[in-house]
Amino acid sequence: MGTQPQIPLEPRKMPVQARSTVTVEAIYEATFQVLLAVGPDRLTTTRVAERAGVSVGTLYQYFPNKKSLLLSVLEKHLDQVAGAVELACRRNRGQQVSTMIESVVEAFVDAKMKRSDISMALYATAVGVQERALVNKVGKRARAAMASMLATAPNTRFADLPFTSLMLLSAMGGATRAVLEAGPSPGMVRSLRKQLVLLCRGFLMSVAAQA
Amino acid sequence: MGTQPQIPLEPRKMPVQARSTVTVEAIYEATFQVLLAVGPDRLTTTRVAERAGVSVGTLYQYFPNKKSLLLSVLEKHLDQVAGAVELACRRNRGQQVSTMIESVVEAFVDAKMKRSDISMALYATAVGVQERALVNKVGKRARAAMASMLATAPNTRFADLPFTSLMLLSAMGGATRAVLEAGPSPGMVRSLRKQLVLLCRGFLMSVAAQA
DNA sequence: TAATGATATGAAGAATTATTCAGGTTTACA
DNA sequence: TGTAAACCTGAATAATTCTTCATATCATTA
Repeated sequence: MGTQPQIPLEPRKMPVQARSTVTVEAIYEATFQVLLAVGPDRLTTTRVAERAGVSVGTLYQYFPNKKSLLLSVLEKHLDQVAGAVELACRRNRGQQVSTMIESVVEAFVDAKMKRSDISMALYATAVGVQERALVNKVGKRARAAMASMLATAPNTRFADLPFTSLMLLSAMGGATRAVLEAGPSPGMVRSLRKQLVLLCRGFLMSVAAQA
Repeated sequence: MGTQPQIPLEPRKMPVQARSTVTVEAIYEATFQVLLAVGPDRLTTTRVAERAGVSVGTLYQYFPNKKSLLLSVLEKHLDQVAGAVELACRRNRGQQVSTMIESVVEAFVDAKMKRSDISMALYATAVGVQERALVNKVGKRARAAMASMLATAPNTRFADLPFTSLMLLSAMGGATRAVLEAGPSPGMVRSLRKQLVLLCRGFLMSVAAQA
Protein backbone atom coordinates (compact mmCIF):
# COMPACT_ATOMS: atom_id res chain seq x y z
CA MET A 1 0.00 0.00 0.00
CA GLY A 2 1.21 3.45 -0.79
CA THR A 3 4.77 4.51 -1.36
CA GLN A 4 5.43 4.57 -5.07
CA PRO A 5 8.74 3.20 -6.24
CA GLN A 6 10.93 6.25 -6.57
CA ILE A 7 11.59 6.71 -10.25
CA PRO A 8 13.54 9.66 -11.62
CA LEU A 9 11.46 12.26 -13.39
CA GLU A 10 13.87 15.03 -14.20
CA PRO A 11 15.00 15.37 -17.78
CA ARG A 12 18.08 13.26 -18.25
CA LYS A 13 20.12 15.69 -20.25
CA MET A 14 19.70 19.20 -21.57
CA PRO A 15 20.12 19.86 -25.26
CA VAL A 16 23.25 21.82 -26.08
CA GLN A 17 23.59 21.70 -29.83
CA ALA A 18 20.98 23.11 -32.15
CA ARG A 19 19.92 19.80 -33.65
CA SER A 20 19.11 18.27 -30.29
CA THR A 21 16.96 21.24 -29.41
CA VAL A 22 15.05 20.54 -32.57
CA THR A 23 14.82 16.90 -31.59
CA VAL A 24 13.41 17.61 -28.15
CA GLU A 25 10.90 20.01 -29.61
CA ALA A 26 9.86 17.39 -32.13
CA ILE A 27 9.38 14.89 -29.33
CA TYR A 28 7.10 17.29 -27.48
CA GLU A 29 5.03 17.92 -30.56
CA ALA A 30 4.87 14.23 -31.39
CA THR A 31 3.63 13.51 -27.89
CA PHE A 32 0.68 15.83 -28.38
CA GLN A 33 -0.11 14.31 -31.73
CA VAL A 34 0.06 10.73 -30.57
CA LEU A 35 -2.01 11.60 -27.54
CA LEU A 36 -4.69 13.07 -29.78
CA ALA A 37 -4.48 10.34 -32.40
CA VAL A 38 -4.55 7.19 -30.30
CA GLY A 39 -5.21 8.33 -26.75
CA PRO A 40 -3.15 7.90 -23.61
CA ASP A 41 -3.60 4.13 -23.32
CA ARG A 42 -2.06 3.36 -26.66
CA LEU A 43 0.64 5.98 -26.44
CA THR A 44 3.99 4.19 -26.51
CA THR A 45 7.45 5.64 -26.43
CA THR A 46 8.21 3.95 -29.73
CA ARG A 47 5.19 5.53 -31.36
CA VAL A 48 6.15 8.95 -30.10
CA ALA A 49 9.71 8.55 -31.33
CA GLU A 50 8.51 7.33 -34.70
CA ARG A 51 6.20 10.28 -35.08
CA ALA A 52 8.98 12.63 -34.09
CA GLY A 53 11.21 11.10 -36.70
CA VAL A 54 13.85 9.87 -34.25
CA SER A 55 14.65 6.55 -32.67
CA VAL A 56 13.46 5.45 -29.25
CA GLY A 57 16.98 5.61 -27.96
CA THR A 58 17.09 9.30 -28.67
CA LEU A 59 13.92 9.85 -26.72
CA TYR A 60 15.42 8.10 -23.73
CA GLN A 61 18.45 10.31 -23.95
CA TYR A 62 16.35 13.26 -22.84
CA PHE A 63 13.62 11.64 -20.78
CA PRO A 64 14.51 8.92 -18.30
CA ASN A 65 11.15 7.23 -18.73
CA LYS A 66 7.69 7.51 -20.19
CA LYS A 67 6.15 9.16 -17.18
CA SER A 68 8.72 11.91 -17.15
CA LEU A 69 7.96 12.64 -20.77
CA LEU A 70 4.28 13.05 -20.07
CA LEU A 71 4.92 15.12 -16.97
CA SER A 72 7.26 17.46 -18.84
CA VAL A 73 4.75 17.99 -21.57
CA LEU A 74 2.02 18.70 -19.06
CA GLU A 75 4.15 21.05 -17.03
CA LYS A 76 5.09 23.07 -20.07
CA HIS A 77 1.48 23.75 -20.91
CA LEU A 78 0.31 24.44 -17.37
CA ASP A 79 3.14 26.86 -16.94
CA GLN A 80 2.08 28.83 -19.96
CA VAL A 81 -1.51 29.07 -18.86
CA ALA A 82 -0.66 29.97 -15.28
CA GLY A 83 1.85 32.50 -16.55
CA ALA A 84 -0.76 34.17 -18.69
CA VAL A 85 -3.15 34.39 -15.77
CA GLU A 86 -0.51 35.75 -13.44
CA LEU A 87 0.46 38.41 -15.93
CA ALA A 88 -3.13 39.51 -16.38
CA CYS A 89 -3.59 39.63 -12.62
CA ARG A 90 -0.50 41.73 -12.12
CA ARG A 91 -1.55 44.18 -14.79
CA ASN A 92 -4.98 44.75 -13.35
CA ARG A 93 -4.31 45.49 -9.74
CA GLY A 94 -6.45 48.35 -8.52
CA GLN A 95 -8.85 48.21 -11.46
CA GLN A 96 -12.59 47.80 -11.20
CA VAL A 97 -13.68 44.22 -10.58
CA SER A 98 -15.41 44.17 -13.91
CA THR A 99 -12.23 45.08 -15.74
CA MET A 100 -10.22 42.54 -13.79
CA ILE A 101 -12.56 39.77 -14.80
CA GLU A 102 -12.58 40.72 -18.45
CA SER A 103 -8.81 40.72 -18.60
CA VAL A 104 -8.29 37.47 -16.75
CA VAL A 105 -10.94 35.62 -18.73
CA GLU A 106 -9.41 36.88 -21.94
CA ALA A 107 -5.94 35.81 -20.90
CA PHE A 108 -7.13 32.41 -19.78
CA VAL A 109 -9.19 31.61 -22.84
CA ASP A 110 -6.48 32.89 -25.14
CA ALA A 111 -3.89 30.71 -23.50
CA LYS A 112 -6.10 27.66 -23.76
CA MET A 113 -7.16 28.29 -27.32
CA LYS A 114 -3.79 29.23 -28.69
CA ARG A 115 -3.19 25.51 -29.12
CA SER A 116 -6.53 24.02 -28.29
CA ASP A 117 -5.35 20.67 -29.56
CA ILE A 118 -2.68 20.60 -26.90
CA SER A 119 -5.12 21.61 -24.20
CA MET A 120 -7.39 18.76 -25.16
CA ALA A 121 -4.64 16.20 -25.50
CA LEU A 122 -3.39 16.98 -22.04
CA TYR A 123 -6.64 16.42 -20.22
CA ALA A 124 -5.88 12.76 -20.75
CA THR A 125 -2.56 12.95 -18.95
CA ALA A 126 -3.57 14.86 -15.82
CA VAL A 127 -4.72 11.67 -14.23
CA GLY A 128 -2.15 10.04 -11.97
CA VAL A 129 -1.11 11.14 -8.52
CA GLN A 130 1.98 13.02 -9.58
CA GLU A 131 0.17 14.70 -12.44
CA ARG A 132 -2.53 15.96 -10.15
CA ALA A 133 0.08 17.21 -7.74
CA LEU A 134 1.56 19.21 -10.59
CA VAL A 135 -1.81 20.60 -11.60
CA ASN A 136 -2.42 21.56 -8.03
CA LYS A 137 0.93 23.26 -7.63
CA VAL A 138 0.47 25.36 -10.74
CA GLY A 139 -3.17 25.99 -9.88
CA LYS A 140 -2.07 27.36 -6.54
CA ARG A 141 0.06 29.94 -8.30
CA ALA A 142 -2.87 31.10 -10.38
CA ARG A 143 -5.18 31.27 -7.39
CA ALA A 144 -2.67 33.27 -5.41
CA ALA A 145 -2.36 35.76 -8.24
CA MET A 146 -6.11 36.01 -8.55
CA ALA A 147 -6.65 36.52 -4.84
CA SER A 148 -3.93 39.09 -4.63
CA MET A 149 -5.44 41.02 -7.50
CA LEU A 150 -8.96 40.91 -6.13
CA ALA A 151 -7.70 42.25 -2.82
CA THR A 152 -6.84 45.52 -4.55
CA ALA A 153 -10.31 46.13 -5.94
CA PRO A 154 -11.65 49.53 -4.90
CA ASN A 155 -14.79 49.69 -2.74
CA THR A 156 -15.01 45.95 -2.41
CA ARG A 157 -14.14 43.38 0.25
CA PHE A 158 -14.37 39.65 -0.26
CA ALA A 159 -14.91 37.42 2.71
CA ASP A 160 -12.97 34.31 1.70
CA LEU A 161 -10.59 35.29 -1.03
CA PRO A 162 -8.77 31.95 -1.36
CA PHE A 163 -11.97 30.01 -1.80
CA THR A 164 -13.47 32.62 -4.08
CA SER A 165 -10.42 32.39 -6.31
CA LEU A 166 -10.67 28.62 -6.37
CA MET A 167 -14.29 28.87 -7.45
CA LEU A 168 -13.54 31.35 -10.18
CA LEU A 169 -10.65 29.49 -11.71
CA SER A 170 -12.13 26.04 -11.44
CA ALA A 171 -15.42 27.19 -12.92
CA MET A 172 -13.52 28.80 -15.78
CA GLY A 173 -11.54 25.63 -16.25
CA GLY A 174 -14.61 23.43 -16.20
CA ALA A 175 -16.57 25.48 -18.69
CA THR A 176 -13.60 25.82 -21.00
CA ARG A 177 -13.00 22.12 -20.95
CA ALA A 178 -16.62 21.40 -21.75
CA VAL A 179 -16.51 23.72 -24.74
CA LEU A 180 -13.25 22.25 -25.95
CA GLU A 181 -14.57 18.74 -25.74
CA ALA A 182 -17.78 19.70 -27.50
CA GLY A 183 -15.66 20.60 -30.53
CA PRO A 184 -14.76 24.25 -30.28
CA SER A 185 -16.31 26.08 -33.24
CA PRO A 186 -15.28 29.74 -33.46
CA GLY A 187 -18.82 30.72 -32.54
CA MET A 188 -18.76 28.60 -29.41
CA VAL A 189 -15.48 30.08 -28.33
CA ARG A 190 -16.89 33.56 -28.75
CA SER A 191 -19.88 32.59 -26.63
CA LEU A 192 -17.58 31.08 -24.06
CA ARG A 193 -15.64 34.31 -23.62
CA LYS A 194 -18.77 36.39 -23.21
CA GLN A 195 -20.52 33.99 -20.89
CA LEU A 196 -17.46 33.38 -18.81
CA VAL A 197 -17.27 37.09 -18.09
CA LEU A 198 -20.92 37.06 -17.09
CA LEU A 199 -20.38 34.01 -14.93
CA CYS A 200 -17.46 35.46 -13.01
CA ARG A 201 -18.89 38.94 -12.72
CA GLY A 202 -22.22 37.66 -11.53
CA PHE A 203 -20.52 35.49 -8.97
CA LEU A 204 -18.36 38.24 -7.56
CA MET A 205 -21.31 40.59 -7.31
CA SER A 206 -23.28 37.96 -5.42
CA VAL A 207 -20.36 37.25 -3.13
CA ALA A 208 -19.72 40.91 -2.46
CA ALA A 209 -23.41 41.47 -1.75
CA GLN A 210 -23.28 38.74 0.88
CA ALA A 211 -20.44 40.32 2.80
CA MET B 1 -5.90 7.04 -39.23
CA GLY B 2 -8.68 6.48 -36.82
CA THR B 3 -11.02 3.53 -36.79
CA GLN B 4 -10.44 1.67 -33.57
CA PRO B 5 -10.44 -2.11 -33.72
CA GLN B 6 -13.98 -3.05 -32.88
CA ILE B 7 -13.88 -4.68 -29.49
CA PRO B 8 -17.01 -5.73 -27.65
CA LEU B 9 -17.95 -3.58 -24.70
CA GLU B 10 -21.27 -4.91 -23.56
CA PRO B 11 -21.32 -7.01 -20.42
CA ARG B 12 -20.82 -10.61 -21.40
CA LYS B 13 -23.43 -12.16 -19.21
CA MET B 14 -25.99 -10.96 -16.73
CA PRO B 15 -25.97 -12.39 -13.23
CA VAL B 16 -28.90 -14.64 -12.51
CA GLN B 17 -28.16 -16.29 -9.21
CA ALA B 18 -27.73 -14.35 -6.02
CA ARG B 19 -24.07 -15.16 -5.52
CA SER B 20 -23.05 -13.82 -8.92
CA THR B 21 -24.83 -10.56 -8.24
CA VAL B 22 -22.70 -10.28 -5.15
CA THR B 23 -19.64 -11.08 -7.22
CA VAL B 24 -20.33 -8.40 -9.80
CA GLU B 25 -20.98 -5.87 -7.09
CA ALA B 26 -17.69 -6.82 -5.45
CA ILE B 27 -15.92 -6.34 -8.76
CA TYR B 28 -17.36 -2.85 -9.12
CA GLU B 29 -16.30 -1.89 -5.65
CA ALA B 30 -12.87 -3.40 -6.12
CA THR B 31 -12.43 -1.39 -9.28
CA PHE B 32 -13.00 1.86 -7.39
CA GLN B 33 -10.62 0.82 -4.68
CA VAL B 34 -7.84 -0.23 -7.00
CA LEU B 35 -8.31 2.93 -9.00
CA LEU B 36 -7.88 4.99 -5.87
CA ALA B 37 -5.06 2.91 -4.47
CA VAL B 38 -2.74 2.55 -7.44
CA GLY B 39 -4.19 4.76 -10.16
CA PRO B 40 -5.44 3.91 -13.62
CA ASP B 41 -2.04 3.01 -15.08
CA ARG B 42 -1.33 0.25 -12.64
CA LEU B 43 -4.87 -1.05 -12.50
CA THR B 44 -4.82 -4.61 -13.80
CA THR B 45 -7.65 -7.05 -14.14
CA THR B 46 -5.81 -9.45 -11.87
CA ARG B 47 -5.46 -6.84 -9.18
CA VAL B 48 -9.14 -5.98 -9.37
CA ALA B 49 -10.14 -9.63 -9.17
CA GLU B 50 -7.81 -10.20 -6.26
CA ARG B 51 -9.25 -7.26 -4.38
CA ALA B 52 -12.75 -8.45 -5.10
CA GLY B 53 -11.86 -11.85 -3.70
CA VAL B 54 -12.51 -13.72 -6.94
CA SER B 55 -10.32 -15.07 -9.69
CA VAL B 56 -9.60 -13.27 -12.96
CA GLY B 57 -11.58 -15.82 -14.87
CA THR B 58 -14.68 -14.83 -12.97
CA LEU B 59 -14.16 -11.21 -13.87
CA TYR B 60 -13.94 -12.11 -17.54
CA GLN B 61 -17.18 -14.00 -17.27
CA TYR B 62 -19.04 -10.72 -16.81
CA PHE B 63 -16.83 -8.24 -18.63
CA PRO B 64 -15.38 -9.14 -22.02
CA ASN B 65 -12.31 -7.02 -21.46
CA LYS B 66 -10.69 -4.45 -19.25
CA LYS B 67 -12.06 -1.47 -21.12
CA SER B 68 -15.62 -2.65 -20.79
CA LEU B 69 -15.14 -2.99 -17.05
CA LEU B 70 -13.99 0.60 -16.74
CA LEU B 71 -16.74 1.87 -19.00
CA SER B 72 -19.42 0.04 -17.02
CA VAL B 73 -18.16 1.47 -13.80
CA LEU B 74 -18.09 4.96 -15.23
CA GLU B 75 -21.53 4.67 -16.75
CA LYS B 76 -23.04 3.54 -13.49
CA HIS B 77 -21.82 6.63 -11.69
CA LEU B 78 -22.66 9.10 -14.43
CA ASP B 79 -26.14 7.67 -14.62
CA GLN B 80 -26.70 8.26 -10.95
CA VAL B 81 -25.54 11.85 -11.08
CA ALA B 82 -27.48 12.66 -14.23
CA GLY B 83 -30.53 10.97 -12.76
CA ALA B 84 -30.33 13.10 -9.65
CA VAL B 85 -30.08 16.27 -11.72
CA GLU B 86 -32.95 15.26 -13.95
CA LEU B 87 -35.14 14.55 -10.98
CA ALA B 88 -34.40 17.90 -9.41
CA CYS B 89 -35.11 19.63 -12.70
CA ARG B 90 -38.42 17.89 -13.12
CA ARG B 91 -39.51 18.76 -9.60
CA ASN B 92 -38.75 22.45 -9.96
CA ARG B 93 -40.49 23.39 -13.16
CA GLY B 94 -42.28 26.70 -12.82
CA GLN B 95 -40.42 27.70 -9.66
CA GLN B 96 -38.43 30.87 -9.20
CA VAL B 97 -34.98 30.75 -10.76
CA SER B 98 -33.42 31.06 -7.36
CA THR B 99 -35.25 28.01 -6.08
CA MET B 100 -34.40 26.04 -9.17
CA ILE B 101 -30.72 26.69 -8.69
CA GLU B 102 -30.73 25.82 -5.03
CA SER B 103 -32.40 22.49 -5.72
CA VAL B 104 -30.22 21.50 -8.63
CA VAL B 105 -27.00 22.44 -6.87
CA GLU B 106 -28.08 20.47 -3.86
CA ALA B 107 -28.94 17.44 -5.95
CA PHE B 108 -25.69 17.61 -7.87
CA VAL B 109 -23.42 18.05 -4.90
CA ASP B 110 -25.25 15.38 -2.95
CA ALA B 111 -24.89 12.91 -5.79
CA LYS B 112 -21.18 13.62 -6.09
CA MET B 113 -20.47 13.56 -2.39
CA LYS B 114 -22.52 10.51 -1.53
CA ARG B 115 -19.49 8.49 -2.56
CA SER B 116 -16.86 11.12 -3.10
CA ASP B 117 -14.21 8.45 -3.34
CA ILE B 118 -15.93 7.02 -6.38
CA SER B 119 -16.28 10.43 -7.97
CA MET B 120 -12.59 11.03 -7.56
CA ALA B 121 -11.52 7.61 -8.74
CA LEU B 122 -13.52 7.98 -11.91
CA TYR B 123 -11.95 11.23 -13.05
CA ALA B 124 -9.01 9.07 -13.98
CA THR B 125 -11.04 6.87 -16.29
CA ALA B 126 -12.93 9.51 -18.27
CA VAL B 127 -10.00 9.88 -20.55
CA GLY B 128 -10.24 7.86 -23.75
CA VAL B 129 -12.41 8.54 -26.76
CA GLN B 130 -15.19 6.18 -25.81
CA GLU B 131 -15.21 7.36 -22.24
CA ARG B 132 -15.59 10.97 -23.30
CA ALA B 133 -18.37 9.99 -25.65
CA LEU B 134 -20.15 8.45 -22.70
CA VAL B 135 -19.62 11.52 -20.54
CA ASN B 136 -20.97 13.63 -23.35
CA LYS B 137 -24.04 11.48 -23.86
CA VAL B 138 -24.97 11.57 -20.21
CA GLY B 139 -24.08 15.26 -19.98
CA LYS B 140 -26.48 15.95 -22.79
CA ARG B 141 -29.30 14.43 -20.76
CA ALA B 142 -28.53 16.67 -17.82
CA ARG B 143 -28.29 19.76 -19.99
CA ALA B 144 -31.58 19.01 -21.67
CA ALA B 145 -33.26 18.66 -18.30
CA MET B 146 -31.71 21.89 -17.10
CA ALA B 147 -32.73 23.83 -20.20
CA SER B 148 -36.22 22.48 -20.10
CA MET B 149 -36.60 23.51 -16.48
CA LEU B 150 -35.21 26.98 -17.00
CA ALA B 151 -37.66 27.53 -19.85
CA THR B 152 -40.50 27.37 -17.32
CA ALA B 153 -39.17 30.13 -15.07
CA PRO B 154 -41.74 32.87 -14.57
CA ASN B 155 -40.92 36.39 -15.80
CA THR B 156 -37.65 35.35 -17.35
CA ARG B 157 -36.41 34.56 -20.85
CA PHE B 158 -32.96 33.22 -21.61
CA ALA B 159 -31.42 33.90 -24.98
CA ASP B 160 -29.39 30.75 -25.54
CA LEU B 161 -30.72 28.10 -23.21
CA PRO B 162 -28.57 25.20 -24.47
CA PHE B 163 -25.35 27.11 -24.04
CA THR B 164 -26.44 28.57 -20.73
CA SER B 165 -27.14 25.08 -19.45
CA LEU B 166 -23.75 23.90 -20.63
CA MET B 167 -22.09 26.75 -18.77
CA LEU B 168 -23.99 26.07 -15.58
CA LEU B 169 -23.34 22.36 -15.46
CA SER B 170 -19.74 22.49 -16.58
CA ALA B 171 -18.93 25.24 -14.10
CA MET B 172 -20.57 23.20 -11.36
CA GLY B 173 -18.61 20.18 -12.45
CA GLY B 174 -15.33 22.06 -12.58
CA ALA B 175 -15.69 23.65 -9.17
CA THR B 176 -16.83 20.40 -7.58
CA ARG B 177 -13.89 18.54 -9.04
CA ALA B 178 -11.47 21.16 -7.76
CA VAL B 179 -12.86 20.88 -4.25
CA LEU B 180 -12.81 17.09 -4.36
CA GLU B 181 -9.21 17.04 -5.47
CA ALA B 182 -8.23 19.56 -2.83
CA GLY B 183 -9.31 17.00 -0.24
CA PRO B 184 -12.93 17.61 0.61
CA SER B 185 -13.18 18.60 4.25
CA PRO B 186 -16.75 18.99 5.50
CA GLY B 187 -16.20 22.72 5.76
CA MET B 188 -15.08 22.98 2.18
CA VAL B 189 -18.07 21.04 0.97
CA ARG B 190 -20.34 23.38 2.86
CA SER B 191 -18.64 26.35 1.25
CA LEU B 192 -18.93 24.70 -2.11
CA ARG B 193 -22.68 24.35 -1.84
CA LYS B 194 -23.16 27.96 -0.81
CA GLN B 195 -20.80 29.40 -3.36
CA LEU B 196 -22.11 27.23 -6.15
CA VAL B 197 -25.55 28.66 -5.58
CA LEU B 198 -24.11 32.16 -5.69
CA LEU B 199 -22.18 31.33 -8.84
CA CYS B 200 -25.16 29.99 -10.74
CA ARG B 201 -27.59 32.59 -9.49
CA GLY B 202 -25.27 35.43 -10.28
CA PHE B 203 -24.68 34.03 -13.72
CA LEU B 204 -28.35 33.65 -14.55
CA MET B 205 -29.12 37.14 -13.33
CA SER B 206 -26.38 38.54 -15.53
CA VAL B 207 -27.57 36.55 -18.51
CA ALA B 208 -31.19 37.56 -18.00
CA ALA B 209 -30.17 41.19 -17.64
CA GLN B 210 -28.43 40.99 -21.01
CA ALA B 211 -31.53 39.73 -22.87
C1' DT C 1 -30.97 -37.52 -5.92
C1' DA C 2 -29.68 -37.03 -10.67
C1' DA C 3 -28.97 -33.95 -14.07
C1' DT C 4 -28.26 -29.49 -16.01
C1' DG C 5 -26.91 -24.99 -16.12
C1' DA C 6 -24.66 -21.34 -13.52
C1' DT C 7 -20.58 -19.93 -11.43
C1' DA C 8 -15.71 -20.12 -10.07
C1' DT C 9 -10.69 -21.26 -10.62
C1' DG C 10 -5.87 -19.97 -12.02
C1' DA C 11 -1.94 -21.63 -14.66
C1' DA C 12 -0.45 -20.84 -19.30
C1' DG C 13 -0.31 -18.49 -23.79
C1' DA C 14 0.24 -14.55 -26.60
C1' DA C 15 1.04 -10.01 -27.13
C1' DT C 16 2.59 -5.62 -26.01
C1' DT C 17 5.84 -2.40 -24.39
C1' DA C 18 9.43 0.14 -21.56
C1' DT C 19 14.10 0.49 -21.49
C1' DT C 20 19.06 -0.51 -22.46
C1' DC C 21 23.47 -0.42 -24.71
C1' DA C 22 27.08 -1.29 -27.94
C1' DG C 23 28.30 0.79 -31.73
C1' DG C 24 27.58 4.24 -35.24
C1' DT C 25 27.41 9.58 -37.14
C1' DT C 26 27.75 14.50 -36.71
C1' DT C 27 29.45 18.76 -34.71
C1' DA C 28 32.62 21.87 -32.40
C1' DC C 29 37.04 23.56 -32.01
C1' DA C 30 42.05 23.42 -31.01
C1' DT D 1 42.76 18.00 -39.82
C1' DG D 2 42.29 15.41 -35.68
C1' DT D 3 39.75 14.37 -31.75
C1' DA D 4 36.60 14.69 -28.05
C1' DA D 5 32.01 15.39 -27.02
C1' DA D 6 27.42 15.47 -28.46
C1' DC D 7 24.12 13.02 -30.66
C1' DC D 8 21.68 9.20 -32.83
C1' DT D 9 20.36 4.23 -33.94
C1' DG D 10 17.38 0.07 -33.27
C1' DA D 11 17.64 -4.83 -32.32
C1' DA D 12 17.49 -7.32 -28.04
C1' DT D 13 15.99 -7.85 -23.28
C1' DA D 14 13.08 -8.20 -19.52
C1' DA D 15 8.94 -7.46 -17.55
C1' DT D 16 4.19 -6.80 -17.39
C1' DT D 17 -0.42 -7.82 -18.42
C1' DC D 18 -4.61 -9.19 -20.97
C1' DT D 19 -7.27 -13.03 -21.93
C1' DT D 20 -8.45 -17.95 -22.51
C1' DC D 21 -9.92 -22.52 -21.38
C1' DA D 22 -9.95 -26.99 -19.31
C1' DT D 23 -11.51 -28.30 -15.06
C1' DA D 24 -14.07 -28.08 -10.77
C1' DT D 25 -17.78 -26.63 -7.55
C1' DC D 26 -22.38 -24.99 -6.47
C1' DA D 27 -27.54 -24.25 -7.15
C1' DT D 28 -31.83 -25.54 -8.96
C1' DT D 29 -35.40 -28.43 -10.18
C1' DA D 30 -37.64 -32.44 -11.88
